[in-house]
Amino acid sequence: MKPVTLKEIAEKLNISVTTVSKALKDYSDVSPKTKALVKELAATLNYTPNSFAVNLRTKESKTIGLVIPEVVHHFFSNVIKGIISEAEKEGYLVIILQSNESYELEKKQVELLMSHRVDGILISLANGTADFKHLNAVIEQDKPLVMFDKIAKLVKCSKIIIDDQKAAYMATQHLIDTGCKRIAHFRGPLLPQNSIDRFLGYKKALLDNGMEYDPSLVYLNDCDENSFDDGKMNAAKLYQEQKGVDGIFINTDMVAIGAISEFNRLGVKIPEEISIVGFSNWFMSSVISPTITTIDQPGYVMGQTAFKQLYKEIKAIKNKTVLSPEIIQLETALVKRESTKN
Amino acid sequence: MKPVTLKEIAEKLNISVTTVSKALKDYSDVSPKTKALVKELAATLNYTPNSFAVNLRTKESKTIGLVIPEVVHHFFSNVIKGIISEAEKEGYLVIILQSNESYELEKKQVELLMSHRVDGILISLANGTADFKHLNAVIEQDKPLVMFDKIAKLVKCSKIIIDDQKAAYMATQHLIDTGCKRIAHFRGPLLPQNSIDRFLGYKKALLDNGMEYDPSLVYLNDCDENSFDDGKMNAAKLYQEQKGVDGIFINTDMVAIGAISEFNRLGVKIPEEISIVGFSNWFMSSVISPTITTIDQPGYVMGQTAFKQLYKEIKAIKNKTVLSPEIIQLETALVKRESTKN
DNA sequence: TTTTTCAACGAAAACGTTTTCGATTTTACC
DNA sequence: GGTAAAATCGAAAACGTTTTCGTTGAAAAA
Repeated sequence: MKPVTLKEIAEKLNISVTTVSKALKDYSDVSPKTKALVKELAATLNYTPNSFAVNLRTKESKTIGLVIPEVVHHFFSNVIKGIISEAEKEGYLVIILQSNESYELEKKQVELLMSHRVDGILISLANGTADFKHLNAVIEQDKPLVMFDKIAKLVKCSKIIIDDQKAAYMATQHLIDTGCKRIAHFRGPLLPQNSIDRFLGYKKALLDNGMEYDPSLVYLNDCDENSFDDGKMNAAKLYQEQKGVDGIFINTDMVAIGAISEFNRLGVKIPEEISIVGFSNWFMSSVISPTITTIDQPGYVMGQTAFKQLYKEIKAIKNKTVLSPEIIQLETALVKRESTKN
Repeated sequence: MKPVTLKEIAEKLNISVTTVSKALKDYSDVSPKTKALVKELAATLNYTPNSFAVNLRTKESKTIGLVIPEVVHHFFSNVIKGIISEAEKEGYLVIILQSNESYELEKKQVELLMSHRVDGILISLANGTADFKHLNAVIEQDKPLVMFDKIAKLVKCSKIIIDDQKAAYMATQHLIDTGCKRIAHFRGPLLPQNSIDRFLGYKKALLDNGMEYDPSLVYLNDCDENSFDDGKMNAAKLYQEQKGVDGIFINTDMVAIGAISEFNRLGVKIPEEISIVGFSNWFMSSVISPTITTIDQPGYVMGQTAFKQLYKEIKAIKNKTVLSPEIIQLETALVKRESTKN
C-alpha cells in the first residue's frame, strides 16, 4: 500500500540506506554483487524514488511552467504539443496555466509557478500586458524564462518569434501582386508586438509599391481578443463604409473566418470583389469556403524551440555558466489558396 | 538571490523556526504581537514556502496529472480549459501529457505521473487501449483516478461521460425525421466505448423506426484516429459504391468536415442529395459551408466536472473515508444547421 | 613482517518544512 | 501569597533522499 522507501530495502538486505541509494545510481564504490541484489529487490518491490525528497535534495523538480493566453486555440495548441513532446525527451513535465489575455491573471500565474518552484518558465504574453515587473522578478531570481510568439522586447530574456513584419509584408505584397489596388488591414488589438509588427509590414509593403497608406483603412478590434465576431463586425463596417477596398490583410485566421462569413452573408464575392489574406494557417482555413490564403506560422516547431532554449538555460544555471539571451526567428511561408486571385 | 527560509526569518527575529512556521499559519498558540512581526518580515523578505519541503512533509503536491490522446483537438482543448480553471479554484496545478492514441504511450505517461506523485489522475483513454493494468495499478495505490469521455467500463473508478447512445439516437432520429430513407454511419475506430455506443444508438434508431439495418452501410476508419482524411476516404468510397444513401451519421465533426469537403469536390449537394449529422459541435462546424448539424458535447463542463469529482476523491482519501465510484452523465443537445434538411 | 593502497561500506548532515509534546511564563483566582 | 489555569514558546523528530567523508578489512607492495 504505502510506497517503498530506500530504508525498507536497506533493512531487508541488512545494509545501509547509503549503499542502497548508491547501488541504484551505479556509484563505483559499491560492489557488483550488492548492486545486483539491490536492483533486483527494488524491481520486485516496485520501488520508485520519492520525488518530493529528491526535489528537496537536488533543488529541482524537472517540471516547467507554461503560461499562454488561451488553450482553446489552434496555434497555441500546437505550441503546447511541441513543448510537451520536447520536454518529454528530457524527462521534464509541463504545468499549463492560462492568462485569458489578462495582465492581472498572467501576473498571478507566473507567481504561482514561481512559488511552486518550477525549473523554468515559458510564456506567451497576454495582449494587455504592458508592465513587466512580474517577468523581471523571475529573471532576478535566476530562474530561466523564455518568451515566444507574443513577447516584450524590453525584457532581457530569450525569445522565439517569427518575423511578423516580414510575413505581413509578404502577405500584403501578394495582395498587390494579384491586382489589389486598395488594401485594408484588420489590425487586431493595439498593444502586442506582433500586432504592431504586422501592421508595420503591411504599411511598408504599400509604400514600397508606391501605394497610398490610408489610416482609415486600418481596423482595430473592440477588445483584446482576436475573435470570430471581430471579423464579422469589421467586415460589416468596411462593407458599409464603401471605400472601394478590394483586398484585406487580416491579423489572424480566426478574424479572417469571421470576415469571410460576413462577406458570404452579404453576398460579397471572394476573391472577385475582395481578396483576403489571413495569418497563422489554422487548419480551419483550409476547409472553409473559400479556403483562405494565409501565412503559415510554425506553432509546433516554435514550442519545440522554446523548450530547447529553456532547457539550455536550465542546464547553464546548474553549471553556473552565464548564457546571454538569444532571439531565435522561425521561418514563415505564404500559403496560397482561394481567397486571393491566382 | 537564494530564496528566504523559515530559519532565516527566525534568526533575524531571535525566535525559533517552530514559532515562525506557526505564526505564518495562524496557530492559536502564538501571540498576536509575534504573529504580526513574523508576517511583516516575511512579507518584506518576500518569503514563499519551499514547496518541495512542504510536499515531503505533507505528502501531497497540490498537482494533478491529465492524460489525453491529443492536445490539438477542439473538444479536448475545451476539456483542458475546464479542468485548469476548476483546479485553479482549489489551488491545484495540472500537468498535461499526451498518449497520441497509443496504449504504450498512455501506460508510460500514467507511470510517469505516478512516479512524480501527483495527487490524482484524470484520463481519457487512447482508442487502442484494451488492457487496464496501468489504471488498476493507480487505483491499488489508493491514488484517485477519474476517467472522462473515453472510458473503460471495466475499471472501477468514477467516470464523466455523455450518453453517447442516446445522443447518436437523437442524431439518427433527426435524419429520419427530415426524410432520409437510407442512412449510413461513419463509425470511426472499432474499440473505444463511445464508438460502440454511438453505433448502437444509430442502429437502435433505425430499428425503432422500422428501417432496415444494413451492416454494409457502416464505414470504419483505417486507423485509430478520427481524421479529416478518414472523412474524405469514406465519403469517396460511399459515393463510389452508389448504394442510394441519402443521409449519414458521422462519428466526429472532424470526419464530417472531411466528408463534406469530399462531397463538395464531387459536386454532391448537401443536404439535397445527402444529409449529414456530425458529433461534438466543433467551432469549425459552424463556419464551414454548409454548416454542420451536430451533437453538442459539453467539453468545458466535462473538464470541470471531472476535476470536481477528482477533488472530492482526493479529499476523501485524506480523511480516510471511502467513496464509491460515481458515473456522471452530462447532457447533450442536437444543433440543427444546414447539413440537414429544414 | 610491516606498510601502502584500494575496494566496499556506513554514519551523519543536509534540504526546509510541519507537528507533537513538553517547558516556561504569565494571568486569574482564592 | 500560593495555586491552578491559560498563554506562549521551542526542542526535536520526521518526511526520504543525496553526498561527503570516514572507517574497515583485505589485497598489494615493501
